[in-house]
Amino acid sequence: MQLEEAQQQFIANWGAFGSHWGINRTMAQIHALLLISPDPLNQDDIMVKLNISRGNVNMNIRDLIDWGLVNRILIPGERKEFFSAEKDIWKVATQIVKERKKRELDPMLRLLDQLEDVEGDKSDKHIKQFTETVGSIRRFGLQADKMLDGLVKAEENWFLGNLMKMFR
Amino acid sequence: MQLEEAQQQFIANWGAFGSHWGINRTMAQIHALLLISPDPLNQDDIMVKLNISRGNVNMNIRDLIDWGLVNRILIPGERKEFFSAEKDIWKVATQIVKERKKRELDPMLRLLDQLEDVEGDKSDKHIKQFTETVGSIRRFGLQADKMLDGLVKAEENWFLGNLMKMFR
DNA sequence: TCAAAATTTCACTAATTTTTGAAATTTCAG
DNA sequence: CTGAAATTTCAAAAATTAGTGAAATTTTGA
Repeated sequence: MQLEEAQQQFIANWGAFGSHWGINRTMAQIHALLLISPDPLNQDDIMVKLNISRGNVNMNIRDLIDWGLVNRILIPGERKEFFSAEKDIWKVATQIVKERKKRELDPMLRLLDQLEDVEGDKSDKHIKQFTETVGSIRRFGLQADKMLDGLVKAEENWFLGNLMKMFR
Repeated sequence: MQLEEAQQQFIANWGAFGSHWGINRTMAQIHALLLISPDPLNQDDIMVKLNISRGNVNMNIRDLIDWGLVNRILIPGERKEFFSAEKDIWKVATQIVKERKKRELDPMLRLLDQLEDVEGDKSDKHIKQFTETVGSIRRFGLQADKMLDGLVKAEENWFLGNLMKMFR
């Protein structure tokens, strides 16, 4: 396969993949483009390569930076800002885990905590089923939370980090 | 908090939560409703409780069944079909992992496998970066694949299954 | 300080996804 | 069999989400 075609395929599919994960298609495509670019790109490069508007590039780049997946790069002598993606996939993964945990899991756990104690007759089957379901989801969530914390810590920890490199 | 209010909160938030995970809001809400219902419900029950149309209930229930999260229940003497959700959260989680792996991860790995060998000068930096990125994502994906297989197996395996129960 | 270049914002438009509801089909008790 | 009840389908409508592009703002080199 030719490089050009392979690149297109990668970008298109990474976009579709991302959209299953709550990331919008264009954001994932910009991310894909930056992942396979050896050098940083500026907004115009991205506009041209993906054929999207300036505003669109700007907004999605900003989101990618908020997610911690892309960095602004200052190139001496250049007026424009350049952007480059974190290339270490393990870092990318832990970064995504960290953000989603913060944005989704943590708030959900806080809610479940509140919902677990409803008023009323504990032997009523509706109350019983409700507290049982909420309780078991909450316990499951707390486990997951711990596990993910461990995963993120592993990346930040030098020794474990090096151990993990074996799997990359 | 009163049961009614807690139930509404749970359903609404489970719906929002689901929508971050590629599951549509209504499907997640139906799932939530069934999770907290002590007895199976029929399509009319769901229509009324969530205030949505018959067609919508029907389609989303069918999807939930495809995902293996909900079962059809035949109640003797009843003409209508009833539905009930798998209540064991660990089973729910492994079921979701299994399905998403099949629908998303596996096809992505197959694609990356094809993309890894592009034609051309291996010392060109664009080719270099492309194969490096694709290769590292692929290796990462293979690891994840193995890990998730292990997770699903653990549920299906009696001994590990029991071990895992300690975490529920 | 000035003005050209670069970046950001945002009202509007486009595209996509979800929901409805009525018609078509299937099921089943009598 | 028959026909009423239940389920399924699907074209159209509604709702949601994403993208555009021009105007507003900010930055920077001279």
